[in-house]
Amino acid sequence: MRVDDGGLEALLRRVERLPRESLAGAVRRAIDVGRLAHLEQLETRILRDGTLTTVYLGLARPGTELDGDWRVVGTRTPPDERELVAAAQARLRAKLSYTNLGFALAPEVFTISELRDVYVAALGHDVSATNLQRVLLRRGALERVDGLRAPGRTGGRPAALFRFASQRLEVTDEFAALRPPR
Amino acid sequence: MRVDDGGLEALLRRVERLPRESLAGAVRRAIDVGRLAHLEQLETRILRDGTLTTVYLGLARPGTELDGDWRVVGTRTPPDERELVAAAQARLRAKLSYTNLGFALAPEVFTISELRDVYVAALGHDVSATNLQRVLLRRGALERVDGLRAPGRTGGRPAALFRFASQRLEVTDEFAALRPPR
DNA sequence: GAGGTTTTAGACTATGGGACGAAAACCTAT
DNA sequence: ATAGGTTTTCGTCCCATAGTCTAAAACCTC
Repeated sequence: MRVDDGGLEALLRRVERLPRESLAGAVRRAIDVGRLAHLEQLETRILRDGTLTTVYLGLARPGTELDGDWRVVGTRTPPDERELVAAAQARLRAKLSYTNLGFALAPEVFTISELRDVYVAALGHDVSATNLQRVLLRRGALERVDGLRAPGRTGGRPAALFRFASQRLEVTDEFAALRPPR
Repeated sequence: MRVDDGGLEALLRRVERLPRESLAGAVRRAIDVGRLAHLEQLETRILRDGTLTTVYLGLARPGTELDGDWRVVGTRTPPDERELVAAAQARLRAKLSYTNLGFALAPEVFTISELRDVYVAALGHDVSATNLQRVLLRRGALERVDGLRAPGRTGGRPAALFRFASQRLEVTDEFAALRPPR
């Protein structure tokens, strides 16, 4: 999945596993994994056509070039595949709030407003830019980058630039209740 | 897994899937699923012996009778299987803090102290009984049951009885940051 | 009845995060 | 250049969740 044109776009691709090949190996063989900012395994089930299928979720940054074997998920996608995509979306949305997973959907360097747009597209609802900044900064997920982004045609204060401190999935432990007493 | 003798005990079992059988169907055929209070799918991978394996995590209440085909995980368990068990434990511990998953490890009716013991065994660290009660009550996960438990040999105030309001997995949505603004 | 034990309830505090508004820094138009 | 509009940024206030602590309640045994 990736954020594109202000929305969350889902792309599907089927990979056959060769004999004696690992699951991750099959994915790496068929897909240029280096272009994906994040990859994780989801559910395994038997689709309606009888194939034993393990679903992976990959996230790509905006503007990433992907080769042409991907099918964009739309109204013509079969129901069982759309079900899987919906589950993947739900998982992505949940993780966005308690992990740094935004790094995989955002450009490498961005302003808070641009990051906000990414979260709005992925979450499907409005997000406060100031809260987003404070939450992610407090967690140490974001860090400043030197320089400012010049304002656009309509004017406005130049925006500071940020990037994610880590490019790997990290879970915020602060949302966990029932911590051990001191 | 289940809580037993103040510790978290892990039991393993292997199930072969028959041709044209669903994954969940294979599990139901081989295991008396009704005795498990919770069952969820975990990771799929290829074990060292080359078998494509989908791991399920089942939780049983204390005192549940299980038939004899289970292998207790211990020091003689192969490393790749122990790895899976460790991942399952980590997942269980994380979910205990933001879901009502305790229902699957605790007896149907219990005192707060007994519930505390279950959480201590599962989480591996101390838990404050008063916090546990307040957190789960506020979430609506617990509800009172009529009656009191008589104190034991050493005396003490009789304890109120509780049960989980739901016997199905429910996720607390309050831990989610970046909620939509009103 | 005194002393010990367990449970329960309440007050206090710390922290994460939502809501809001003002100031800063830029643009365009007059 | 000066006024007005825009976007970004910062700070303050407030609320909800949850950790800490203490005292009271209700039982036991001696």
